[in-house]
Amino acid sequence: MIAAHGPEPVDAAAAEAGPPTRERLLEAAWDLLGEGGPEAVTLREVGRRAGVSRTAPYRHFQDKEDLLRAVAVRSFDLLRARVAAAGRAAGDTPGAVREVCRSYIAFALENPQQYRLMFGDWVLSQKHGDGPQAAALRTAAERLFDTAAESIDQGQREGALRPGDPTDFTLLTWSTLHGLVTFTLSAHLHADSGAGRVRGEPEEVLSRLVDEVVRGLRA
Amino acid sequence: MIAAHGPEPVDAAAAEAGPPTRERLLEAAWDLLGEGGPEAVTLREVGRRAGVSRTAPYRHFQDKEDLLRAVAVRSFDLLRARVAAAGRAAGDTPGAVREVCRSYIAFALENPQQYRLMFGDWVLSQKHGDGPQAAALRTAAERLFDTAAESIDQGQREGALRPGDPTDFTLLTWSTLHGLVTFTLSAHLHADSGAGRVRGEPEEVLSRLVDEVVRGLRA
DNA sequence: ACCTGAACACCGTTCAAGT
DNA sequence: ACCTGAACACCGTTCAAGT
Repeated sequence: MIAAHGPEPVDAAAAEAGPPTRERLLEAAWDLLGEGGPEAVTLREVGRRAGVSRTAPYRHFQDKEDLLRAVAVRSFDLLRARVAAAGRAAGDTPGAVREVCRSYIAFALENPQQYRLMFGDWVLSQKHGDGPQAAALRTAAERLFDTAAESIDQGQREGALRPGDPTDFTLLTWSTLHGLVTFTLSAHLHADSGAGRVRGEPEEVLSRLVDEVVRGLRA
Repeated sequence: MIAAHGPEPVDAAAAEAGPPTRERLLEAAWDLLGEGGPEAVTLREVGRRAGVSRTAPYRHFQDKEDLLRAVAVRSFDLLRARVAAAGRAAGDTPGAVREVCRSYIAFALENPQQYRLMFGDWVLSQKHGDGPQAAALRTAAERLFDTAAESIDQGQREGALRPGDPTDFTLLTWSTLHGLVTFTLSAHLHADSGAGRVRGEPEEVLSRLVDEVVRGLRA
């Protein structure tokens, strides 16, 4: 694989050496998070997997929080790409918003640990003075919101969705999806009492409730 | 203060000694969580505040996770009491559901750390074999759901809310509230772009969107 | 039954030193 | 500019021992 973009030198030696250390650290952190949750992400193990010492990460990230924020930035970007692709694929279909919602839920269920990380205290938490990734994280989250709002906006222009403040609609819809995902991930939906009494398998429940959400937005 | 209920002996000496160790540990953990988030809850500091050693908590809770689960159980119970009180106060008013929703949001904004704890990985996470508090936690969460569902159910019986599966309505409404609270707590609503472009102050936004949610449930 | 102090394993972080 | 190994402070947990 040849790195055509990025700040690293593009000579043959660098290309053969694979991705730069920073990228390898990021991938190691991503993998560890997915495998064992946040507590599995130790700088020692991140360094080991990246083939460097346990203090090497400090050359590329301010601290552990900053590294995790970088993982969150990547998560927001990937989710946004997925949602945008679903929107493009659905085009101006009447069910475009529905497909966008389903792609959002699919990402969350496929990457539960990353999804949780995205909505932790990270955006605000500035324990040691923010860190370089804090701004990037805010931007990534905003771009996701804007992508979702664009989908709502398009539906309104086409007359498929009822009129109303598109940012309000986006925030409400996003909130509902986030709640549904959260309750699914925390297994509230799997219990056989309380919220678990909701009829159907989790996938079926999510599908039905997404339809209900979309119905509320229809013209 | 005289402890009239509970398993502890009710002799004068016990009453003068104040709450038992287990309760003091629980209160210390609650306070530390509220003051500095989950990472401020160390067993050493919990023990110190409760006036015992740092290993004493292991006499009352299986491990740190189990202690935090007990805090989550208390949080669920308090939130449920608050929501139930709001429902009783509103009675069969047409705006009863609205008041219930507002009380839910108020609790979350007043106890952000506890609220976050309630919806972490705790319900499912059975890293060291569940722990005694896991079952209590599930029960507490289910009772909160049932209380909310009862409010929806009552509204439907009175004809104030439109017909439909009450558990579906409850799950949808709860999901939306949870999402709104999460985005508010993580400061997405305070930014001046992305979701921050939603017009109005956070309190105003929440109030307007709750009205929108309730409107969708009306008959 | 409840508690203690010492000890162990593990982790984030700093720093002087190397190339 | 990037990396290393040793060292430090801190934490969860275990355990033998005390009352």
